[in-house]
Amino acid sequence: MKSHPTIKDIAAKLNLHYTTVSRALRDHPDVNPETKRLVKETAKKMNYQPNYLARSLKRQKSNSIGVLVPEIKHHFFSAVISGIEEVASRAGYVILVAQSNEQMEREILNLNAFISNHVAGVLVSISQTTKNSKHFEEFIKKGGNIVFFDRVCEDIEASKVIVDDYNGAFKATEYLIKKGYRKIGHLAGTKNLSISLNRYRGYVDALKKYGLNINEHYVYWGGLQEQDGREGMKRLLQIDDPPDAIFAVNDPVAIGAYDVINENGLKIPDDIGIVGFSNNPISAFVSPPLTTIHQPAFEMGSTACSMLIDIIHEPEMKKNTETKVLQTTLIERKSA
Amino acid sequence: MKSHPTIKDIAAKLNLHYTTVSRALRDHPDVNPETKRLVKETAKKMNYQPNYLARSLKRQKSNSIGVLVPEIKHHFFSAVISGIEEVASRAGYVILVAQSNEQMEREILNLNAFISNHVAGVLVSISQTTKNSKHFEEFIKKGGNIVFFDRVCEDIEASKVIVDDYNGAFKATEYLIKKGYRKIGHLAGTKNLSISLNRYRGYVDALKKYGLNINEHYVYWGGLQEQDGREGMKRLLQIDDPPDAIFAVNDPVAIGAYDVINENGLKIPDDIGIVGFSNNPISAFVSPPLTTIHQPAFEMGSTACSMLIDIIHEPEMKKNTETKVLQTTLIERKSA
DNA sequence: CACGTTATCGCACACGTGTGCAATATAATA
DNA sequence: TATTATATTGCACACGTGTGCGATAACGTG
Repeated sequence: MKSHPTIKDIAAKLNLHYTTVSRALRDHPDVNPETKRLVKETAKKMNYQPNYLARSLKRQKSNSIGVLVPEIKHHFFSAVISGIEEVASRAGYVILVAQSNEQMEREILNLNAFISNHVAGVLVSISQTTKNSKHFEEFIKKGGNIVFFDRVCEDIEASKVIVDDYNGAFKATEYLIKKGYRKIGHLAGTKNLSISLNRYRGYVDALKKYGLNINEHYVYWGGLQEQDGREGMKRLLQIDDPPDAIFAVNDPVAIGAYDVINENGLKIPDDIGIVGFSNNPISAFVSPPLTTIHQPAFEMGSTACSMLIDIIHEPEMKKNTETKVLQTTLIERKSA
Repeated sequence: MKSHPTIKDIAAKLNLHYTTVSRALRDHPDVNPETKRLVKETAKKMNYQPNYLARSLKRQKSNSIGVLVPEIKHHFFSAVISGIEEVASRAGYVILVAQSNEQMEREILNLNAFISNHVAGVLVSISQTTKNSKHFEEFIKKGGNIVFFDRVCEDIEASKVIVDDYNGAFKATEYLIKKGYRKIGHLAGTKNLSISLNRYRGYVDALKKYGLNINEHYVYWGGLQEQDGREGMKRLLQIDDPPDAIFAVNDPVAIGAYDVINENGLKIPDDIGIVGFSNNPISAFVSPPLTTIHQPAFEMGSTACSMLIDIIHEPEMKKNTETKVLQTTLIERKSA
């Protein structure tokens, strides 16, 4: 007994040509209903599973979607992947997952692996060290389907799903202002990521709206890790007339700042107010609980995936690239 | 210009037969070194990427590994997946990720999807509702390669990677005893999961060793979610002479218990001591920080994956199934 | 009864790659 | 020079599935 029965095995058992079996299984009109019934019955009896490799090769398109993220274990990304898997599996797709570990080099390697596996499309959130987007442009030029999410390539024309970083940052900063803080600093990310820039802009514009002056010394450009928050907070506390509130580019950075603030004997929110971004599960459990901007991770994954599937099914849609912007919500807790 | 150049395109450009190109690219000894050089050069120039679908079809084995977990977004599992991806990609494999959402039915569907995609092997952590293991037995009988991790099938002969749940639970309970607690309760998982049973046994044996009597009313069999911890804690507080300490089957359950303890005006660790399991990142940030048992998630993923790859490369190894047990460590914090 | 129509099925070839063996060319040996 | 060994390449077929078209038989119509 072979491990995987094929349509030929079914055909042999029924004294049919295997093309007839192929057609019967896909309900082709040119097959006798009775034959169909028979074929399907014995297929089930033999526990037949179609070989997607062969099918994809023949049809020139596969049932797999490549997902490329910086790091799988970050809660935000794993939640996004969860949303992607949900939609993909419901539509009969399977997902390939790879991580770049924030290295552009591995991003390229993984993208090539996806290409070799002839994925039907790709969902990407770019790494922090990705300085140029040649590999993605190449991919698109060759007819690849792609949707970026969260960390997107600004200079590429492709469909994207992002959260309204600008607005979220604006709300966060505005919230601090309304709470009475006046000297508001910002722990920013890296300048090559659009999310960092947009959050920075939202921060600046909120200050402007309320007539507060923008002080570039209050802005620390670091990264997205806890360590960056620690480093940045140290710097901001060292300057004369340090800020009395912080808007952090994300929750890990905010939590890094917590440490430094505590070490310096300052109290949150009395001495320093702080607002994060992303609503990491941890943020609800730090003390005091962190006020933050919630971004719908699962929803981002599911919408990105259904956008991609639409593109796969209707390739003309690629001409009208679309950028979906998901709204954030402010989660008010006790840190400001 | 076609989107994906094939070996035939290369062959045409060089006036060679495509089989020669095929051999040249894989350094077959029967090809003139000069021809090889030429072929490789133009392959690179044309940006050739081998078609893994065709290659897998022909070679009758693919370069993909299926990963099946209950829920991707749980920190433990995403950390495991991260470890798997690391090892897999280094070995030239790509991973397919699917989640069962704790439903046996979806576990079967996903397994079949993996089979149809002809994965080289499968890494599985079973769902809470998986009552029988027919689908896995079938898979193995047909020659499928499989390694279970964390939540394993006890009654199946296959390679497995687990943490020493028994010993971890023993250490946790012993720790509570040494801290002076005497009435130690247990918020357990579900009885069909081996991890729940082994942790329960460790708990019981620690009590025995120190001559404490086992009180079945102190054990609540619920589940692995925060909600189960809440429910269980409520029950345990309602009985006469309630426990003065809790060993929780995992951290989410422990955190659920935190809520109920706080609501009842009790203080951790003075009124009730508590120890969790898994060292979820949140556990360091709850107040008071949760003492817990660390299980090496990333390492579990990487060892499971390399075991699977060994089996794929050396199919005879399947006869000697192996169970690797990873050790846990107690992370002492402030909850007991 | 001759013809066209329709239902049903088989054949040849294709997708991109890999393998065994035959074919050819070249070099080495007697 | 004739013969054999060796190096290099091409051909046929295969992996499992899908598609266009032709073949056959059954049917209906005038």
